[in-house]
Amino acid sequence: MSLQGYLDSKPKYRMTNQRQVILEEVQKVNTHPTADEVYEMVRRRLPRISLGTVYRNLEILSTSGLILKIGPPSNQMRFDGKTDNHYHTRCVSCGRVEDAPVESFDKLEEAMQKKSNYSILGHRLEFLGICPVCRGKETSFRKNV
Amino acid sequence: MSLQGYLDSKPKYRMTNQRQVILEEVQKVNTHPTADEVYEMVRRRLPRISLGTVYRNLEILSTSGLILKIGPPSNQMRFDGKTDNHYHTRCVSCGRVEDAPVESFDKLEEAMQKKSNYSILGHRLEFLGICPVCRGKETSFRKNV
DNA sequence: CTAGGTGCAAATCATTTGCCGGGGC
DNA sequence: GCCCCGGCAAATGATTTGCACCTAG
Repeated sequence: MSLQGYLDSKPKYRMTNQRQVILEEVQKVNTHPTADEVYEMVRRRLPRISLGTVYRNLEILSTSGLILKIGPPSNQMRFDGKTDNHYHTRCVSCGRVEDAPVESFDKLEEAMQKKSNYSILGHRLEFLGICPVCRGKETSFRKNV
Repeated sequence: MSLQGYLDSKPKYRMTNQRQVILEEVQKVNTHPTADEVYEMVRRRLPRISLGTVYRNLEILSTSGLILKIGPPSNQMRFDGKTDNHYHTRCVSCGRVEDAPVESFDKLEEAMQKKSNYSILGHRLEFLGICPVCRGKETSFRKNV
């Protein structure tokens, strides 16, 4: 099962005009805009649109799989007492974060350094999934995601 | 240069009592607590501590490299019109997010599925670095991180 | 004495939600 | 008619900040 397949339980949205414009604007740029930036872009075409609408539609578009949400699956910061390089699993149901049982490969950074014009300082890898606890009870689904 | 090495420009912090307690509590658990949860844990030992202090010290501890901040390097959501599996670079200076010039390997998920008791649905990989634009002007450093 | 620290409350910032009139099917 | 929609403003939730006092060096 895919993440998207798992995520959209109630897909019943109409493609309205503002939705369409928001989608187009997000697809038009490659700057990975914030909600606010999308709002600004869309406003040039639909001056009366509200920020709330933009948020609502970005949410709908991303759970519909038409666009991607980058960054925090949950918007609450978490802290880790272990500072060595390691990866995490994050449960899309309850938001739980655990250490992933794999070694980190620093090869990634070397490889990336060659291909990119960034000065690479680090990388972070996170697996999304359903934790054992949540697998049983589908109820709490999407509580913290 | 390491990420930490790059990040801490002004390291002049004393290890105070509340700082120490916060550090110990975060290191004690492996639950990757939120700031609020840390607050609750610390409060059992220092009933008069304030949430503001916890936030301040978590920030200091993490920029000092004593603990790790997991999740959003910036706490603003970003959106991407491309929905195929791909990775990102994020500039620790200006917060800019771009597509990383590497293929995604789904091997990762298979491997992880075997080692973990999660139902793996996806993964996200992000490289942290300094973008070409920011490399020159050190001024704007840490604006959006 | 001075700089960093702290508690507290107020402020800020991103995001979400309730209400309500409007349009599609 | 029913339901989704969008504008608007108010609410929420996480995090930050200003202020006043305090304490270590």
